[in-house]
Amino acid sequence: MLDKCITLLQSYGLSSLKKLKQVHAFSIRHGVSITNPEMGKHLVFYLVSLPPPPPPPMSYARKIFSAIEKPINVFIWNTLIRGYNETGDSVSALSLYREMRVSGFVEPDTHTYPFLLKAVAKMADVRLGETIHSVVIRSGFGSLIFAQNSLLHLYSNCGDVGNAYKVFDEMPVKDLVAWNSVINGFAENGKPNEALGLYSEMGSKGIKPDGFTIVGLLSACAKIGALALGKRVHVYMIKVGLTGNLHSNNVLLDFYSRCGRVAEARTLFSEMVDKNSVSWTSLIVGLAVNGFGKEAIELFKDMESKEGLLPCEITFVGILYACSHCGMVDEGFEYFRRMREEYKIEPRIEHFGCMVDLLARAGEVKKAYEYITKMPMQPNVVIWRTLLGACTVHGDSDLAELARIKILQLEPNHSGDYVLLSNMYASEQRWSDVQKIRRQMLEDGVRKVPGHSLVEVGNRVHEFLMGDKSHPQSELIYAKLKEMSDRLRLEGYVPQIANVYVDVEEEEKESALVYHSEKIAIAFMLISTPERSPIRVVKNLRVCADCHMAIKLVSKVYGREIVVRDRSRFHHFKDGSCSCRDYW
DNA sequence: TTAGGGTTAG
Repeated sequence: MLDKCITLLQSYGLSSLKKLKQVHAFSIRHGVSITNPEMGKHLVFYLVSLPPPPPPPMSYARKIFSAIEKPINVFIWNTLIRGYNETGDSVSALSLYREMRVSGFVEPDTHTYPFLLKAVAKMADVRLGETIHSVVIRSGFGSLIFAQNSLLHLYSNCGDVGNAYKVFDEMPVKDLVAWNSVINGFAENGKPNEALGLYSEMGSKGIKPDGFTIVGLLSACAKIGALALGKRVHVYMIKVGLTGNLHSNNVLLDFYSRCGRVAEARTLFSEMVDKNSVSWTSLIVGLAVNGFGKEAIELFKDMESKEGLLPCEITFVGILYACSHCGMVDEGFEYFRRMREEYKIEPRIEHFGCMVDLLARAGEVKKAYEYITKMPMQPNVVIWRTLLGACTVHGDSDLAELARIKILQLEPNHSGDYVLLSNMYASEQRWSDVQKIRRQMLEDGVRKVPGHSLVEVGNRVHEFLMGDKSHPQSELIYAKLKEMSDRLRLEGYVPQIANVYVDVEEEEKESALVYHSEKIAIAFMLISTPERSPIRVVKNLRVCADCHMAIKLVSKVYGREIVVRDRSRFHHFKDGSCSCRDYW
């Protein structure tokens, strides 16, 4: 009978306390007492291993709250606001604060405002934030460091770095939390260089960084592809014993993939003791965008077999992206189905975008268009642009025109679309259409977003624009460009003039191509770094077909591995070929 | 018996 009871315990295992109690009652009925050491051992083991019960719902707390005799003291108000914050219900947290003010019996205290500001920060509404800011000032709690830090965070969460910095600047005492918030605020709002600058300022003030600082720093390094700098941060993490910090490791993982260092990312992942679904998702996405679609899908299968890890919507963006870039159309549709049915994740517009890309990339532009018309939501510019891009690659000019009209309605004056379309016309030698587009661009006052490339030598990040001659070593760089062009021609390189959108003389077109920022950056790296060492370039736009071809040959002729991080993906060039297999 | 800062896509 003892064996029977233990088998029962094992099979019900960790399902619930109620089940365990049933087995206990069953054992007593059949003469197996708790005094039996074996029975006791198993029962204690399963009891202490039970998952923690979910917290009671806020509605219940609210009911009790309403029943409490008036006036309700400030601690209870604060606690309920905190409860709403912790369950992610910022709207109720804010309205509870308003209720407290209206009731008029009690004044907010030093705890109330940080709670309130946290709720407002989550809502990411600058105007509301400004209103609450003045409320805090009027209340007289403006000098409280908790309130100041909350305000700083509130502004950076709304994307208003100007005001965030103003709050920070005016703080008479800046503690580690303040530094971390302002650094992270800059890093997250498209100002990674400023974030790094503030970090060195922090160091000069003698403030020691912690795990939060690491997160802000590494995400700044990841954005500009500053590998050497990020590696120093990694070394620092080892030195001060932050390698066990899950958040820092997750960002480090993302940092390595965004610098094209997939091997390092994989090693780190395998060494991480603590992993959550963000870690798994980061590596899946990292593998996918670096062109390792098959490996990304293998990793996802691994993730599915692990207990307690649930893929989220971002994981599926990675998976669908992997399928579309590997041409795995059927698999993509299967994952899309499983995402909805098994994981109950409602697809968002990004997922539909991946599906359109999946079809369009595979050359099924007409099917992609049909898919768009059947989507349960209004297609956005990103979707139409995906279709436009695929139409130019696969030469469907009718559908391209249609996509462009849709884009114009949704977002006029976006230079990339004019460029895409004019490139397509140019490749078909339709010069009058090219001229028309170009005229329209001028009329609409649209200017091309200048392309720029970033490269890192030592601890410095160098930036090159298209046709840039401002670098101190400019002469040497242009001499190298000339040599590159000569050596590439010997290898059979023919400039692909279709990528220049103006109908000019052949020779002029060729020279315009030579000046693309990635070529200048690569020439600079060839003269600034040791032979055979790898080159990494971070670009703000998509790499053009001509540069792609040229870089493939450079990798072969100069024996260099070249990793280019594009606006949307990675190209790993080696021995004359690219990891994207010319499909991007 | 209450307070501020963290990463993955687009």
